Amino acid sequence: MKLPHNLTQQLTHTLGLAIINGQYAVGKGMPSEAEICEQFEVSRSSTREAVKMLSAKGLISSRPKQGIRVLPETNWNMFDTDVLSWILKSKPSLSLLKEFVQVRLAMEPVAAELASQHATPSQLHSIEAALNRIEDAENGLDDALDSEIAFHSAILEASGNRFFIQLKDFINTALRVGTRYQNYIYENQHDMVNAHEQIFNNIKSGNAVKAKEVTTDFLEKILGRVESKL
Amino acid sequence: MKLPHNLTQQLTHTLGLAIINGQYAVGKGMPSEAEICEQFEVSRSSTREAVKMLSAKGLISSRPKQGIRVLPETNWNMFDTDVLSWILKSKPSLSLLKEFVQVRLAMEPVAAELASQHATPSQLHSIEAALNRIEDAENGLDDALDSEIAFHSAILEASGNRFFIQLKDFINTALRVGTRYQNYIYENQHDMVNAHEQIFNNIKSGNAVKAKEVTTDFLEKILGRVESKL
DNA sequence: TAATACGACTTATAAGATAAATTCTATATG
DNA sequence: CATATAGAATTTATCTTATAAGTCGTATTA
Repeated sequence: MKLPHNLTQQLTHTLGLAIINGQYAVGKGMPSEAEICEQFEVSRSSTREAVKMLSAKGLISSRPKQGIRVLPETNWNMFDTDVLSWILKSKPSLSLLKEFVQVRLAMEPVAAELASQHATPSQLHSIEAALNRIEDAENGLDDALDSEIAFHSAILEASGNRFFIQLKDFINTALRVGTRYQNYIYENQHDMVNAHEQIFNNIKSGNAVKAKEVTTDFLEKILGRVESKL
Repeated sequence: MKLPHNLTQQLTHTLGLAIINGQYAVGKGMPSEAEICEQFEVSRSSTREAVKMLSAKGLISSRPKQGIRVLPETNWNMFDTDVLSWILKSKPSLSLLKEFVQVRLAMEPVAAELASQHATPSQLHSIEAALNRIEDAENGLDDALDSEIAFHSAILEASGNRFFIQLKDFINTALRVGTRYQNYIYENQHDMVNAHEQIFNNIKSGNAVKAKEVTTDFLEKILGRVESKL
């Protein structure tokens, strides 16, 4: 297989995706440095740099004589942007979707709670703008998925906690995985829009308890629908 | 500065720690490849591999002519094991501790809920073993910090959700940051032990609602004590 | 003034050589 | 025969040098 420019990046993505796809056995099964060079027709420099990037993400280890081996899944940086994008490309399953929603159910209600306490006017405005886009999407004026991602990301941003903010990519991926099964997620579009309006209104009015509660209700409904399909 | 063996790894850690310490200005301020080679007396290969590892973790970007620049904090992989360890070494502040506890308050109650539903007998046993160590620690027979880390990690493991499992390093770091202020965390040791016993008992008996509730109570108490010191 | 071409600088890729670490094997020794 | 030790083979780690490609600034030119 021949790769164009940005060799290191391309090779990293190709190998990362292949690993997450399960194309190499855990504990062994990766080709050696030299074999990767041959197979993809790249220099050792590029190969080694790609290998370093993948080990930085916890996917592989590389030692003299042992070679390059795939690490067990518990070592993978599941919150890494690239790892998430490879998961999205390779493994969209309902049970994975359930795991995503479980994390959302843990994080997002607390994020909404924090946002209702700490959001700046500008951050509130971002949430509201995204809400308006969601409402427009109901009428087909805007993209439904993008606007929903913008809405939930804006809440995370307004939490003021850098760990929550870091989860924007995670939520992005979770929602995109969800679209693979979109017909299962929302009972009807109007309820969904309504839930988002409630979340925003409680954040805006600074009602932390209620903001957390309506976010929990919203996500529990989604989780219920995912579980009912398993 | 001269570095011994494992040059790439050492250089990665040295630079990663320096970046998180704020020794290089965001947006610029990193020395060029050639300067790093000189300063640390390593070859370009090792330098480039270290740079690749750091960009894989979202700390820096590297482009021709632009050089190596520190990325804004929102790009950092805050859930990466190495990044967390550098944070632990460099920035233990009360406001950071608060952010850690806020994440724990989001994740751990849900993890306990899931554990009470899905834990295998073997996983239950691990949680119980850690609890026993915590009880022993009260009498000075075991290390208090290690046993508490083991307890909370075992619950995450028992959640059966790979994202929660991935957070073990995070909890580990959160608890270690907490020890920098340990006197502020627990009102008294006995209450703490008691809370852990309640958490375990509810997980063991499969009482998901109560397991979530007592975990929330426990962490809210900790959060309250941290906030009272800010 | 604006568009283009050129030069300088920095990272990206390549290729070849040596060092270090680890595994396996064979040999020697009890 | 069992075991420990030495060494050979293999693979990654590091170093060096050379060339390519990309980016920015500048100067030249219309």
